[in-house]
Amino acid sequence: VDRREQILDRAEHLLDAEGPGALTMRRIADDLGIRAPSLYKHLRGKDDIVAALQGRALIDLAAALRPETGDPIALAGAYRRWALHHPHRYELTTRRELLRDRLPPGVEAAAAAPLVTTVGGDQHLARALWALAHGLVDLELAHRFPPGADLDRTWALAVARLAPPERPS
Amino acid sequence: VDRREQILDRAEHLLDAEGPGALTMRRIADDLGIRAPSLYKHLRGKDDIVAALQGRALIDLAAALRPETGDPIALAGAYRRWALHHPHRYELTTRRELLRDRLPPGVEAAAAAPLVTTVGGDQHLARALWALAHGLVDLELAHRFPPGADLDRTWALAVARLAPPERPS
DNA sequence: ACCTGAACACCGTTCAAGT
DNA sequence: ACCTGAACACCGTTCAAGT
Repeated sequence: VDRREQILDRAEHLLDAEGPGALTMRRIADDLGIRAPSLYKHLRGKDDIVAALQGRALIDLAAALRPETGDPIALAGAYRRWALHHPHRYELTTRRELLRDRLPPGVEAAAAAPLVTTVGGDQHLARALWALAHGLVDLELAHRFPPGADLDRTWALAVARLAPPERPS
Repeated sequence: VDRREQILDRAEHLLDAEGPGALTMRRIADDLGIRAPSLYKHLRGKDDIVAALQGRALIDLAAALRPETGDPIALAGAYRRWALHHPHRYELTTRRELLRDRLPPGVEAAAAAPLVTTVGGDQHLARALWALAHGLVDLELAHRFPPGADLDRTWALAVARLAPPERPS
C-alpha cells in the first residue's frame, strides 16, 4: 500500500540477509524491480532508510527488554539474545551514527527505560550496565574473544558483580 | 627512506586529522604527490594500510597500558585516556574488522596482557573489564550519553564494583 | 503520480605503457 | 625501480525527460 513502507521492508530484509554492506540504493531498487533514482521520489535519501531501520530496531529491542525489567541477569540475557539474533540490526544502530533527528521521538528512551528501572534508578549504574552489555556484545560480534570462550559465564560473573539483584527488605 | 613507511605515515596523519572516512587511496596518493595506482607498487592494497595502522595502534595502546598494570582504576583510566586522545585510531581498530593475518604477531596479546595481570589472571573478569571499558569508550565516542553526564563518576563506580583492587594480605 | 537514462563526483583496483 | 592514464565495476545523488 505505502510505497515507502515497501522500500523499508525490502531494505530491512536485505540488511538481515547480507549485512549493512549490501544496503545500497541500487540493490534495494533492484530488489523492487525499479532503478535507484526512483527511490528518491519516496524518501529523501539513504540516511532516511538507515534512520528508519534504526528506529525499527530500537522499538523492537525495547519490546524485547521490557518483560525482563527488574532482574539484571535476565535483562542482560535478553539484551544479548536480541543482539545475537539480529546482529546486522545491532550493527546498524550501534556502529553507524545514530540519526536522532529522524528517529521517532522517545524511542531511545523507551529502550533505556527497562535498564534504569532495573538498577533502581541509579544513572551511573544504568550507564555502566549498558556499557558492559554493549561492550560484551560488540566484542563477541566482532569475534574479539577466543573461539572457545565460555561467554555465558563471563556475562553471569560480570552482571552479578556490577548489578547484584535487589534484596527484598 | 622506505616508501612504504612514508605512505603509512601519511595515512596515519590523515586518519588522525580527518577520520577513517578520509582514508582513501586517492587522498593518500594526493598527499604524497602521486596518483592512486602508484600506491600498489608499495603495498598490496587498502587492507594492507588499514592492517598496518591497526597494528601501530595496538602497539601504542599496549605501551600506554603497561605502566598502569596492577591497579584496575588506573588501568581503566589509561585505556579511556588513550581512546579519547586517538578517537580515530580507536575506531579503526575497533569498528572495522581486525585484520589479524596481517598484524605483527603477539600485538593483540601484548595489549591484553596488562588487563589479565591486573585482575589477577581471571579470564572472565579480564574479559568483563575489557568489555566494560570498551563499551564505555565506544558509547562516549558515539555521543550516546547525555551531554552533561559525569562519566568520570560512572567509570569510577563501575570499575570499583567489577574489579576491586587486590587487598594486600 | 511514478519511473527512467544520463550524468556527476566519488570509491578500490588492474594493467598496459611510459621514464 | 617508479609512476602514469585509461579503464572497470562499484557508490549516493541530481535532473530533465518520458508515461
